[in-house]
Amino acid sequence: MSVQHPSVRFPITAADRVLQEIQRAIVEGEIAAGSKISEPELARRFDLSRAPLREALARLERCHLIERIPNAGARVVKLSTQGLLSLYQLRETLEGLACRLAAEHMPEHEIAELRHLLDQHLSTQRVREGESYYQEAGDLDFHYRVILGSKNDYLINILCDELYYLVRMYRVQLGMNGPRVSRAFDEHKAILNAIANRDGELADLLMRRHIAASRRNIEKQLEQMGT
Amino acid sequence: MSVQHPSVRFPITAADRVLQEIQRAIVEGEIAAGSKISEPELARRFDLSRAPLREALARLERCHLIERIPNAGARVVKLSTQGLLSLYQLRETLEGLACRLAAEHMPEHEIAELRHLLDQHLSTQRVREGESYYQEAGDLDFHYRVILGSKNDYLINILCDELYYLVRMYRVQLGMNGPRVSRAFDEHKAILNAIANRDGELADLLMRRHIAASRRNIEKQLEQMGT
DNA sequence: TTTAGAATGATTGTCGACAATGCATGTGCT
DNA sequence: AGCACATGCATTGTCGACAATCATTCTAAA
Repeated sequence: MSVQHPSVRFPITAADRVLQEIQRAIVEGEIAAGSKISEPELARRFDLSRAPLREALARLERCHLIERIPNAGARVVKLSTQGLLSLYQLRETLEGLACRLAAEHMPEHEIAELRHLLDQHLSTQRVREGESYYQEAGDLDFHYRVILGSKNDYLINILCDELYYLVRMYRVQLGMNGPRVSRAFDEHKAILNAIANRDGELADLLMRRHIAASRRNIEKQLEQMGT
Repeated sequence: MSVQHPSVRFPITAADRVLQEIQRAIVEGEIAAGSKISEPELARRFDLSRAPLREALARLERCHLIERIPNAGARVVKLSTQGLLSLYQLRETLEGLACRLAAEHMPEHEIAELRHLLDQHLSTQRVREGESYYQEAGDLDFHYRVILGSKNDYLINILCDELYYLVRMYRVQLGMNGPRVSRAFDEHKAILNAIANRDGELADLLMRRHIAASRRNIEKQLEQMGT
């Protein structure tokens, strides 16, 4: 069901392992947004030295989950309307590009697999109506494959390594669900058709709209919470 | 003449200092492209421990100047036509976006400063005809300010921190000069005018063309060298 | 002779301790 | 009372050494 992440090679090193754990903890809010990060504390908590921990922190900074100030420490990033706007502005443009490139470079068999994936989603959608987790995983899975289909390593790196977890953090902590769940499938289908028809321009447009709609949805949630 | 980089805070820590030195060395080809990186060797060369050096290597990986394989080591990135194409595809889209946002968000005084900068370039251009270094610095300076004018932190981070040095590496090692030098100024001027007129769509288009032209120029050089 | 495997060497990953820096509390002066 | 400064503490940055892993070379068997 889920696709393996390019950079999420199996946790070879201890730093890799603790990185994944902290990533999950931050994304799911287990470590509160805006809270201070203490290296000695985390080192004790995960039972390892500060050396691999600092390596993990460096990568957390890379994917914008924490912010470090030299000689002062690190803080978990704070969610904000401004940040969400900036992030989704980027996603619109970048994933639009990814779609256009995917329409050019995605091999036929990958398109077939992606179509198969959407069919699976459609069949499970009826059953799991309202359960946002599966929807989210499926949605991200779709976006993932399109991005990988672009065959542009830098683009893949930015979207799948550097922005991915932050996007997930917004979606998890603000709760991406509601009536959009069912619409997303149709939009995915339309995007896929455009890619299959090798119509990069249309795929680009549809993806940008798709993400813009998603942004407005989360923005609404954010305003209701009154941040 | 040159604008200070957001992330290039003054080398507070030793890791910061050595990072800048290695960055320069790689960009200018002093450390050959494709060569293997030896941690002990670099540690001796820059006279510090491996701890800050590894911190620097982590950041070098972040800006795509080296590639690391767990438990195996790191290699300086190799320049390739494919890599250049992917990189400039991204730049076209991203800097286009930066222009559109700059047209919306750039305050008047920054636009005035940018216009002043271009006048300076025009006056020094006659004198330094053919000297590619100043041209390059000036060009990058212009792009820099536009990007900063977008006021989108993620976009700024990607373009100024993660892709900047790689772009410079291609330009330095392949030699960005020739008849395009004079044209670039006119294109900059046109972009600036679009931004000043708050015409984001036009600024976007002009910047994408500008970068596409630059890409073709370097591509030509690369083919002649026969890589 | 070729190939599989083991030993060797070097490199990376990790650890614990020390040094340097920043933050907070407390003190003295205006 | 309020502010500037000094002191103490906690945290971060750096170091040297050890452990684990990988690449290479040498050996031995087919």
